[in-house]
Amino acid sequence: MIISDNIARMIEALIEESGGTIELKRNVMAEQLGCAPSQINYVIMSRFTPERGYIIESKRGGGGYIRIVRKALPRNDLLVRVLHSIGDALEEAECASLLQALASHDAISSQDIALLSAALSQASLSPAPSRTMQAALRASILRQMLLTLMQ
Amino acid sequence: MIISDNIARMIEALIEESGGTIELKRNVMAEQLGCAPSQINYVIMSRFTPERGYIIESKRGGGGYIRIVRKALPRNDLLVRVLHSIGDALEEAECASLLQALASHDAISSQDIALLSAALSQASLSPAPSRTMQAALRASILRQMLLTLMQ
DNA sequence: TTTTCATTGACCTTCTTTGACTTTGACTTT
DNA sequence: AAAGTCAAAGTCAAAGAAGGTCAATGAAAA
Repeated sequence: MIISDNIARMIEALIEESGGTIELKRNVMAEQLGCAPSQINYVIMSRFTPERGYIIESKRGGGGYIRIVRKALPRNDLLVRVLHSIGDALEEAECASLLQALASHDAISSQDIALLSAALSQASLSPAPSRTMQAALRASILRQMLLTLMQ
Repeated sequence: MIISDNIARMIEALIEESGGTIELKRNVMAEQLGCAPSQINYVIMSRFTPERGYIIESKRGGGGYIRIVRKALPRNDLLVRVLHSIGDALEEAECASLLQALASHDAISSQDIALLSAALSQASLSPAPSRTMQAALRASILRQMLLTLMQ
């Protein structure tokens, strides 16, 4: 019922104690807490998201692990606002004007703007068949890239 | 207790100490580390790849050896080569190792690497339904971004 | 009551480890 | 020389060890 909260609290405690980075063994932790291993994934996915300042890496196979890194997010108002204004889809025109806004406020270096435009360009997204899917990808990719720039 | 990581660390240390080139006896090393000889091959294949800047030569038979050379490649060379090696599709694993190569040769700044990985990540591409289409997008996006970086 | 959150388990993918079998090279014997 | 011997290293497939995904179900909240 509140297993997830317990897991989350445990992870938070570990991160706190370790000063920002932990590496956990999924199966071991699930065993300790008496829950399904996949629930660890659920908790991480729902609570330790990049939006909240966490970076997740993992490795499968023998000696596998899940690494959680807490990063202090510097507050960048414009970036945050733009991030929130991105929905599930982004048409090319709207995308262009967002980038324009970021550029003109010097929120992002011009080289980074160039990289963003390249990634979001028609040329890049052409493998996606429909306009709809391209718009969805544009939103998704821009979100991830902006999150990265906030770190 | 990941033997492979130990082997890798040992090899790295030897390379470091020797200044770039080592010659090891596979069976001897396996004996020292208490592992199967073929595991040395596995470690070399999975971690000391040409993409990460290593060259492997070996000789069988009496007096055989495995030679590992760390080579620093000029950066533009590398960029061009990576560009060429991108086909119509790029799986996540291969993509990661390309980025790894670019990073480890300082061909691209670490922030740019972060942007690239963000754009090419699973999270970014998840709106594309099939693995196949994701791979196509990865190839296409990476190509555009690298072209931008070369300007 | 509809919608969202939590939980689980079956199945998937990736990484590691091992060993049986193969290939190669140097040296010895015919 | 040619053939034989032995000491390496190479290959590959199978088994083991993790973590990831997803859809179904149950519980709580709106």
